[in-house]
Amino acid sequence: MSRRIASSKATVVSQAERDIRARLDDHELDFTAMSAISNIYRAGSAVRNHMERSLLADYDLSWVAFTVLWVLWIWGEQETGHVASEAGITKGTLTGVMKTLQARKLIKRIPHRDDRRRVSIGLTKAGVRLIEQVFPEFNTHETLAVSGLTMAEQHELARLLRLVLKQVSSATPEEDV
Amino acid sequence: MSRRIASSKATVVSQAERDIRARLDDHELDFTAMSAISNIYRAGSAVRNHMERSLLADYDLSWVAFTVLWVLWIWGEQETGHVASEAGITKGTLTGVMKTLQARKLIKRIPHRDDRRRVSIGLTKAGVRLIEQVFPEFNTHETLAVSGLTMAEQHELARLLRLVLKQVSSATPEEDV
DNA sequence: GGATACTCATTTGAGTACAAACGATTTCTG
DNA sequence: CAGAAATCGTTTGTACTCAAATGAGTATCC
Repeated sequence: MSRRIASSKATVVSQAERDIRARLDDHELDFTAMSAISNIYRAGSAVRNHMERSLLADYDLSWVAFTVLWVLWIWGEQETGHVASEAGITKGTLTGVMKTLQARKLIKRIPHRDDRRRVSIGLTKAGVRLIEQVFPEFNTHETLAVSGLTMAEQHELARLLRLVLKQVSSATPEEDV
Repeated sequence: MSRRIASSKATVVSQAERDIRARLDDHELDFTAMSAISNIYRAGSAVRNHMERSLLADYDLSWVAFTVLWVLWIWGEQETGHVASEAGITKGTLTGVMKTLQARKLIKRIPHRDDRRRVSIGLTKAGVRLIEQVFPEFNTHETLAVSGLTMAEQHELARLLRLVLKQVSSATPEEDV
């Protein structure tokens, strides 16, 4: 398991934001952007943290391990490079995660038929059983997490985040992959 | 440096979401929540990744190191436990980060006047110089990140995220701190 | 006032994560 | 077809990260 919450009782976030503003008022800063972005990061960390502690720990899965299983469940057998990219990790990190998952017999390696550099991975039957048990619970937690929002707000939130994501990833130099 | 983007050219996210939906349609799942939550996490990772690569790497600062400097800048000298909480890391992690920052003479330790268990930390002059140089740039990137949204949308995004954050953190067992 | 319980930061041990270097293959090119 | 370039997954080195154990110091309670 790993990673911790971006702290802060949410009930005091607004006060904290006001405090920050008060201290930085003489610099020329974009407080609206600051507030939106920092809340994105905080909420993202809180979600990951919550899932790890409240759900994934019960199955002895890290966030990344869960993500890899999920990717393989949705898209089936995939080459490692593609899995890494989908899971949002580097190839090097995936190698380590694969080691763990393979030791637990949740995934299996499938050598490429005629290019021996390449390796695909896929779920074993045990892997399928596990993700089919875990994911519905995961989704229940997701539902709970957005339960304070109306349906329209949930859609709006996803839409706005996609816009940010688009902007950020187009501005970030692609290193690997 | 560390951590990587939650992958995916944002331009194909919507298509990916449709693919997922197609594959899971027979399970009874809350796709709206799933979409909102996964976009929160993806956007959060993308933001962190972007800042690390496009800005913080130039100053040889990790995300967490930057966050600690920022906390000390905003709130002044603080006890370590409080700094850890604000920065969203455990006290144990902070100890390591402090070691790095102290080696670079960006922060200094301040022993508590009459309780020798406690330690406060604060910025050195070099630390203040650094954060005062970096943060305005950081904020510029934040502005860029939300440049696809209207002002009203930026406020709405922050508001919706605060609601999610509130829900999630009230549902997550507090371990440390 | 002396043992006991508590409260801090730190250390420990294992796992995650990245970039960069590496080695094994395959593909390209002359 | 042989050497160079490109493309894979893996390894390496460093940093971050957590939970749990530890150790130093303080407070409580009889």
